[in-house]
Amino acid sequence: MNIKNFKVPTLLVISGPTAVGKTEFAIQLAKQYKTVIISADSRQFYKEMRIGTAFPTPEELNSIPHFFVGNLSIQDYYSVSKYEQEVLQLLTDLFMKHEVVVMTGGSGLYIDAVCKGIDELPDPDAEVRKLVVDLFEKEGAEALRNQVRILDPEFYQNADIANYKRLMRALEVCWQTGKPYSWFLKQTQHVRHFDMAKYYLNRPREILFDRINKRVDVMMEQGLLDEVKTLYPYKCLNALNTVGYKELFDYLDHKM
RNA sequence: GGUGCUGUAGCUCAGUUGGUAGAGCAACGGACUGAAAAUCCGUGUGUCACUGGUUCAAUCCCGGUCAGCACCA
Repeated sequence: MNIKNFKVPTLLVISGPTAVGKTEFAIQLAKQYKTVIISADSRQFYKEMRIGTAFPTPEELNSIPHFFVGNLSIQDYYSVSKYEQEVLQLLTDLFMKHEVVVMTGGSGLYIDAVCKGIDELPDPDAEVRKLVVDLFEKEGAEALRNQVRILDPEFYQNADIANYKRLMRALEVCWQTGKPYSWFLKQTQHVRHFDMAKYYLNRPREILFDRINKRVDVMMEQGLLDEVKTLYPYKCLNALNTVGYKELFDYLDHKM
């Protein structure tokens, strides 16, 4: 790939489906530009989840500096917003040394947060979140709907009211701030002091599926089942609500 | 070789006391601003193994064939 005539500085964003070859391609690019990689993969953040998230290999990690890979523990709280802030902060430093920085990963919401920004919302309060979860677990989605209908009729009108996670989030913000969730959603354009170039990698589905199947075989050979067994006590954590892990938890529970 | 069980969607299986069939998962399409590899919504996929018979009508009942499994020889 030969990319010229970038304004400087530029964030090169590589996205695409699972197993398309983002990591490999990003490393090539980073070498070409003698720069570093920021991962935008919401599961490779967790240092305990290596095999099942197709972590970059030690050789890959040694060949190019990576950020946001294995930087968190599965027990840590994390969010898109934190990611946005931390990446922007990091980029101001990186762009002092590099004209180009590569960002790659499959978590679209996280990429959008960095590129487009997200609206100002308060960070969730653990106690309020617990109240919302309790309400849902004890009284179900109908209770969430009733609350949201009263506290944020505008959101209720347009939202997917069958999606309990979105309802919980809306209610959480309403309770925490005393204002309707929709009041915060301003879709403001955020200014970024760098240029961006986005590339979406893709392959024919057949090939993609074949690559995914082979990758899963390799993961199993590398000891995915052992990794999952080690993480079994933590299977209720959000980080482990992840494809590849869920299924093996079910297998260990004799459900699959 | 004998006996029994099984054969229905890509997979695992329901079901029809005879009126050409449905769940979960997968697939495909879409939504989603601090839990996003999450969560939610939509779409139906089919020689009901094959072949004769009974019947107005067979995926269902009866016979045969084939395949798989189990047990007995």
